[in-house]
Amino acid sequence: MNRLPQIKIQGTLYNRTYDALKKSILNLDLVPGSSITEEELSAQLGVSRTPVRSAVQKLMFEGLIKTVPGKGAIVSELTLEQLKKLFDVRESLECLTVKLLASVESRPDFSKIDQILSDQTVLSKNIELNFSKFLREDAEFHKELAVLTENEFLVSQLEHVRDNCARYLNAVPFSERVGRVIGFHADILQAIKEGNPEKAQRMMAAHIIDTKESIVPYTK
Amino acid sequence: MNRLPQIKIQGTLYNRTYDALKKSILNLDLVPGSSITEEELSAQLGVSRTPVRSAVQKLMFEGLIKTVPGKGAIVSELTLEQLKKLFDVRESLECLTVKLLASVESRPDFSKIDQILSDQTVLSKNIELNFSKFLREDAEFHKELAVLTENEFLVSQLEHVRDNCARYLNAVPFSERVGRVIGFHADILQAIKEGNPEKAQRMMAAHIIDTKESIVPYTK
DNA sequence: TAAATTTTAATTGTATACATTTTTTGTTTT
DNA sequence: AAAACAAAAAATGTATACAATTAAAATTTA
Repeated sequence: MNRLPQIKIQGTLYNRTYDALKKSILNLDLVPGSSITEEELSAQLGVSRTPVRSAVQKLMFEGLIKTVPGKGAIVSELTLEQLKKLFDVRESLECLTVKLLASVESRPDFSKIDQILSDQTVLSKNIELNFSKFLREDAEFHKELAVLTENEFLVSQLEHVRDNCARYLNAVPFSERVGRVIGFHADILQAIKEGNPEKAQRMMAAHIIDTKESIVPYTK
Repeated sequence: MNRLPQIKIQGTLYNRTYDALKKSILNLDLVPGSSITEEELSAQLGVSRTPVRSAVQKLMFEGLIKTVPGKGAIVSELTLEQLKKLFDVRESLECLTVKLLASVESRPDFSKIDQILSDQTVLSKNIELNFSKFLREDAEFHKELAVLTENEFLVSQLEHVRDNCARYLNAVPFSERVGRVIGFHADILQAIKEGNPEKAQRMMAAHIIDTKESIVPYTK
C-alpha cells in the first residue's frame, strides 16, 4: 500500500506564520491598503519577530505585500489596473501550460484532475452552500495542470499569479459563472487529451478572460 | 535639470549580502550543486547570520538556491532539462511583453532602449574585449522592454527567469551569436514601433529559441 | 561483521537585546 | 502663524545566545 501524504500538524513557526498571514490576506481579513508592522503581528500571533520577518519577506516577494520606503509593509491594493496586468500574465502562463500538456508525447496521468473536475461538478449543484470550496477546487484544477507539465518554474510563477487573483475572486460575492467554469474546464481537458494545443489554448484564453470579466464590475 | 539616480554606496547589510551572493551565483563562482551554510557565509562576509538568512531566503524564492530537507541550501543545478523548462516560460513571457508593447495605443518612450541597442552595436565591434558587458546590455534590453509595459508582475517574473538564464549564458564561452542578437533586437524593436504584435512575437520567439540553442551544446 | 542504537557534532529555527533609521511631535524662531 | 529645528517615539535592521532538529560518528549488540 502506498504511503499516504503526511498531514502537516505543525511545521516551523515561520511556515505557520506565513500560512496564517497569507490566508488572512487572501480572505481579505487584512484589507488591501492596510499597513502591518512586524511588532504588531508578532504580538498578535504570539511569536517573536524572527519568524514574522521571514513570513513577511516571502509575502513581499510574492507580491501580496508591498514595502513603502520607510513606512513599513502594506497589503497590496486591488485596482482595476492591477487586475488587467495580473490577468495578462496569467493568461500567458495558463495558455503555455495547456499548450505543453497537449503537445507532450507521453500521456500524463489525468486521474487526479479528472477527479477534481467531477468534484467540482457535484459542488456546483449546491453552489450557495459550497462557493468557497468551489473556488478552492477551481484553484486546484489550475494548479494540477501546471504540476502535470513538470515545469517547476511554471508551477511557482503561476501560483503567485493565482494567489493574487484569488483575492479578487474572494471580493466577488456570488458568481453566476459557476456553470460556465465547469464547461470551460471540461473543454480544456478534452482538448489536451485530444492532443490539440491550439484548441486547448483557445479554450483556456476564453476561460481566463471570462473570469476576468466577472471580476471587473466589483473593482474600483 | 533632471535628478540623476543616486548610486547606492551602501544599503542595508541584507541587501548588500544579497547582491554579493547573487552575483557569485550568476558568475558561477558558487558552482551549481555546491552547498552553502549560513554560518560559513556569515564568517566569509563578515556579517551576522541575520542578514545572511534574509539574503538566502530571497535567493531561494527566486529559484537560484534550493533547500534540501535537513541538509541546507545548495545552488540550483543547470541541467538540459532545466534549461528547456526555463526557456519555455521565458519565451512565453517575453512574447507577451512585445505583444503588449506593439498593441498599446500610446507610444511609449523608446529613447532608453534605442540607446541600449546602439551601445550594443558598438560593443559588438570588439566583442572579445567586451563580451561580459555585452551580456549585461543584452539583459538590459530585455528588462527595459518589460519595464515599458508598466506591468510590474511581468517585470519581476521575467527578471527571475532571466537571472536563471544568465547563469547558463555565463557558462557558454564566447558566442558567435553576437551579430544575430543585434539583428533580432533591431527586428523586434521595429515590429513594436510598427505596431505589429504578430511580427514582434514571431521575432522574439525566434530570438529566444536561438539563444537556447546556443546554450544547449554546453549543457549536460 | 552487519545492523541497530546511542552519542556527538553541525545546522537551522527562534527569541531577545540593542543599533539605526525614519516618522512624528513639540518647541523655538522669524 | 508658518517654517525650521530639535527631541521623542516607533519601526526596521543587526548581532548574539540558545533551542531544536538533523546528519554523522561512535558504540553496542546480535
